[in-house]
Amino acid sequence: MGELTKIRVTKAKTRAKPVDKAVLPLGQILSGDCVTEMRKLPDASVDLVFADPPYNLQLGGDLNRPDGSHVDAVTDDWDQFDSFAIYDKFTRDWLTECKRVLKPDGALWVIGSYHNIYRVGAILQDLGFWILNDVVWRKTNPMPNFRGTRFTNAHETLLWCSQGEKSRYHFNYRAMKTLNDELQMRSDWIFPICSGGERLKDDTGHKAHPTQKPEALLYRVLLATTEAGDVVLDPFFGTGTTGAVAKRLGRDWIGCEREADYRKVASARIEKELPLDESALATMQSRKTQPRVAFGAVVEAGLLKPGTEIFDKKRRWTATVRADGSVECGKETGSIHGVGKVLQDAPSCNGWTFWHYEADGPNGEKLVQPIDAARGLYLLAAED
Amino acid sequence: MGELTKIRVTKAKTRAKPVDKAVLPLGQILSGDCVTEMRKLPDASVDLVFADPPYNLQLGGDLNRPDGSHVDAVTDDWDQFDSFAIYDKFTRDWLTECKRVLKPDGALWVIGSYHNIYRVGAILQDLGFWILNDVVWRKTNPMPNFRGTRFTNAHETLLWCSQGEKSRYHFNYRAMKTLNDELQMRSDWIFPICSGGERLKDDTGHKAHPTQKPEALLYRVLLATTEAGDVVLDPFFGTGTTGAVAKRLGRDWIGCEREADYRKVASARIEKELPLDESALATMQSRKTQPRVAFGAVVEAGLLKPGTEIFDKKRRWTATVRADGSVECGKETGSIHGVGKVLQDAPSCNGWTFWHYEADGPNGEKLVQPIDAARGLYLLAAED
DNA sequence: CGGCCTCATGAATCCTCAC
DNA sequence: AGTGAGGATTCATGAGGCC
Repeated sequence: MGELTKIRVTKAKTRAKPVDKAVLPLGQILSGDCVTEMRKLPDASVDLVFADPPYNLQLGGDLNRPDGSHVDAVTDDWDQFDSFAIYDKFTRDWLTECKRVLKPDGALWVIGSYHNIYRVGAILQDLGFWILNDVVWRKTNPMPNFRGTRFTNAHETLLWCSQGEKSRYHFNYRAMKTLNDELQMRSDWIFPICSGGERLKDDTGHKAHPTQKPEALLYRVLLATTEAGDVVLDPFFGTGTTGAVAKRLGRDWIGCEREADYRKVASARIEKELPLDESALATMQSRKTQPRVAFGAVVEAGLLKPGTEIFDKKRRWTATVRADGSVECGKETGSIHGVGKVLQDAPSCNGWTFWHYEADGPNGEKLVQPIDAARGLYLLAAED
Repeated sequence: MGELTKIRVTKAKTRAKPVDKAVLPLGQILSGDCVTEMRKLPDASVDLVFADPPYNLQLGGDLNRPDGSHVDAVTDDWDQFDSFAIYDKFTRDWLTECKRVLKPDGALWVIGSYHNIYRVGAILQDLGFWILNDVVWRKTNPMPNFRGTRFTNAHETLLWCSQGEKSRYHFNYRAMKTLNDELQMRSDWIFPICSGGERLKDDTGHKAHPTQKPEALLYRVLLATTEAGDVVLDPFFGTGTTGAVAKRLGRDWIGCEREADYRKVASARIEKELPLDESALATMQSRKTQPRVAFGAVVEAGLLKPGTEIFDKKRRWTATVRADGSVECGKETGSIHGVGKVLQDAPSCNGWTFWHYEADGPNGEKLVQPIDAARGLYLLAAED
């Protein structure tokens, strides 16, 4: 190794950290209607919202018509148009509060079925949310259609949205790719429904919540779109799957839940949850989040000496490294990227992977490597 | 789980038969805007609408693959809308006409992506359509996300709707179950995108239409929700996949298409299409009532001897048939379906078509066939 | 003719930082 | 806020050529 001492690298993109996490009710289940409870939270204070809203108006409880009149779910005889209008207002209300409490670069997930997801999707677009993906949860073991009148309803839909078209949402691309055996994670996810030991029971042995979601689903959502230390809000907390997985993954969480029974089950559940330790939490990092290195610094450090010949993989072109980190290939001179781009007549070029050099192998043999390998050595040295 | 409103399930009786098919422009591509053209059709005259409207993609700048090649995007005029409001009005207009021309017991299919399907879904609910299922077309070979910024957009969504909550829509439950090897057909369908020989080209060898749908998709839609002799309307006919499959399956069809180029390609395509003859259709229908065959019975009958090696089409895996009709592949043992499913890590597997064997051809040569062929022989023998 | 390699391409809301 | 440069990023499939 060379005489690499302290090397300064430019800092990787750091995400805006919450300025007021201390004032947030972290790790608490707020008891009440989610709109009321969210109104108590400050603007732009939450990194992620995960919402599993009810689509059954009876579960919705105290709902008012757009004209303000109260709806009695049991006795009122409303038609489907009334019910859509009421559901839409309910949806607009909670989504509006979510938008306010989310940070500018925060994101929203909503899960639903065909009964409600088209209402929700259209309304969140109207509110300015920008859909990044719709994700399909394909159930390995859905409930069959007992009457044989339709297709087995074997999936639910999740919407992943940023605050707007231009917002800089967070996506752990590498972690997802690693999770999917080095193939890009697709928009269809396969999980079994929540059952067996994971399914929470009440004192009488009945399921504690009718629509408990599998932890694997939340695990993937949080791993894909949050970092450790982020604040995750779940306005329809239920039995606290979001909180349990957030705690395990070292994310902070806030829940809203109106039903005391659910709050009780959720609290006990999350209490038992143990956070993973730091090494287990480590995930594959994207190049994008690694510090940026100038090619000149690699030359300066002696890892690629001026005068070294570099060439593309097929040796169509050969260029010479110059002392200032520029390269020369015939009449073309400039950065490793710029010259590679011009030579190939391409819209862009990553010089780090385009250019190669001959390095010494472990047994003294010659080894052709992308110059990115030299950057790797540089970064390794910089860690000390 | 509940529904948005009370469900009333009515028993299907006999379907209203078309009274005025003769006055309809059957087998014609109406040249013009679909709303204008549909207005010329009588009320309640169509059994099924299949609609593939513009998706309102709202693409930004150019996109290149990592190798620098340019992605041919959908930038056609017909997909340009200035706002959600304009797209919504467009959607409301064509859906309104569809609702009028559909028979009371008719049904509507719409296909879309996350860009437009939430608008479409909410609007069709507002118009009184009743969603029966949302179906996910899971693409085996979607275009990747080249920049690593989102999940691979690997699916599109179809909505299947009746005229209203109480309408008596048509569903060929048995045919779907048979097609899915005696398991209820699920709401997620797996098909490759339309490519290869099926993809229509123009005179210059360029794709004739940017968004041609696979015939397999239409085949399943029409088989599931129409009968021979039904009238199928496609308001966004494009290159006529709906018409081609309808003709093949003995359904009548009407298309609307504004672009002369598309109409020309579609006409030529459908002209060449041959309807399945009556015996083929009858064979297909008789399959519905064919008894379920256990793989074990085929083995028992000596059509596939225990010890026979079976393998998938690409010979990635080889398994051995055992006496009880289970199969063994390395550590995995179980049914032809179960083992195939585990090996592929798929949600399900039709072992009859997944596994193959070497059979003796008519001239003594070796012939690779799906084991479904052995099932066919078994059934043939059972008829006697 | 088969095996292997290369190349083209598909409904896509596809970057980020410093100056 | 606009601009320019750095540099990160792809999977399945079919067609065609080469040996």
